Amino acid sequence: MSTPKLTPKGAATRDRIVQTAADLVLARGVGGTSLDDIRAGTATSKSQLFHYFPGGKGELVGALATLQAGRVLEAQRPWIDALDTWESWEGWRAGLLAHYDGLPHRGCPIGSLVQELSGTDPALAGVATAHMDEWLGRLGAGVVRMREAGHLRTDADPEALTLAIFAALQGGLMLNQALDSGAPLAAALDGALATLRDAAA
Amino acid sequence: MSTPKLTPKGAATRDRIVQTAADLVLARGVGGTSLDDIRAGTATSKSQLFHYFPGGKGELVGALATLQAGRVLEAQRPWIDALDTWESWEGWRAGLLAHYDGLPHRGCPIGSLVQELSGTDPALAGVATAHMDEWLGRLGAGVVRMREAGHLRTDADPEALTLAIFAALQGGLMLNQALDSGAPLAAALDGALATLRDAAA
DNA sequence: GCATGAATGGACCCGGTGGTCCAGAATGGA
DNA sequence: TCCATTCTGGACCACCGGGTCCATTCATGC
Repeated sequence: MSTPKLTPKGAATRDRIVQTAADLVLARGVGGTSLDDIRAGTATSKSQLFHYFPGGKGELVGALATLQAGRVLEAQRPWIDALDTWESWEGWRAGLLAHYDGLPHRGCPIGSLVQELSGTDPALAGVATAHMDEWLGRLGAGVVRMREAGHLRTDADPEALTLAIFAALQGGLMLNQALDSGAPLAAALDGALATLRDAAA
Repeated sequence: MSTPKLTPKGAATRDRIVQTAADLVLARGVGGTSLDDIRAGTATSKSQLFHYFPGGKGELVGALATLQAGRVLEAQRPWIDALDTWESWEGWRAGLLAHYDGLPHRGCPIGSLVQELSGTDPALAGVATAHMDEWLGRLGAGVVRMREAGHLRTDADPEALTLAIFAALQGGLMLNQALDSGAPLAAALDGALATLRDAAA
């Protein structure tokens, strides 16, 4: 819609730009990644960047956020869509650990985006936050399902549990990055599941 | 040592710079805060900034990180030095909630610093990380004390528990900021304590 | 009071950054 | 084939950021 027409070649170039930009931003942050870095990393020219993203850096970051959100959600499939048994929560945990363990950069792509942008670019932050809300919503739905299935006490507070689980996840990823280790996320997710079990029926 | 002499007036100016810079950076991040912003916010001139911080922005950020680390640790006293009973953990939780509830900006001053700097300025990130390690160490010591006091099972893993608790704390603060609410931190800390209780003797 | 050194003001410089522009090459449909 | 459209290259610009410099003012101890 924004870009009028897009030949296969053009689409490929655009994808290449978004993917490379996503990696660069994940590693160095939005502020730490210049358009020139992206241009160099994708073997493109300045004009192409603005050809495919007329809105400039902001639009590119938005696109990259969506890409990352899709990736991170995909990494949690199929468990993220279930989360209605203790086994699926365990699977979710394992999938997440496996996913991030294989990645060169620890840290959450969208969590760090939200954090960085919330202070400097509220509009863009909104885009990233929307993805986070989506994610949070899926977890919340899972917790509700757990309660409805009778696995949790009826007086358990699904919202609070969801926030606690997601906070542990995000904090674990942040510490993973800060301490350059995979242990924090593992410990954090164990803790999150312990919290959930604490509300078991 | 770095600054040769410092009259009371000079010291006051320096303090003013650090404190204002700390607030600005907390709100907008290091990259989002220019020296000119700080200059304007402190009614000083560019030359003063470099007079008191010859190392430039980096040195100033380092100083501000230390200030924030001190503040955040202070907010957890006296509980942070105990953490050897369930009551002191509850007190710690309450103190933390009260502290952040009264602050204009949600989010962790040093957590966000570590996150932002780790991608762009490893040297500075090290300074911030050191403060985080200090903090983590205090919590870890508390967990060990809990186990030694017989409140935790002997087979409980103090390191993992500490990481889980700290991750929940950091994640809770991050979500506090992202969702502009105090609920995430509260839920996250409840979860963290549930995790700890899960390892109770 | 007066000399010494700290404290301050502000002009200036330079590099990097996001963004613009236009010309030319590639592409694809009629 | 031919023409419209898209894709690409890269020079160029204006601005802003960190950092430098020097000249003044202020404070203080003798």
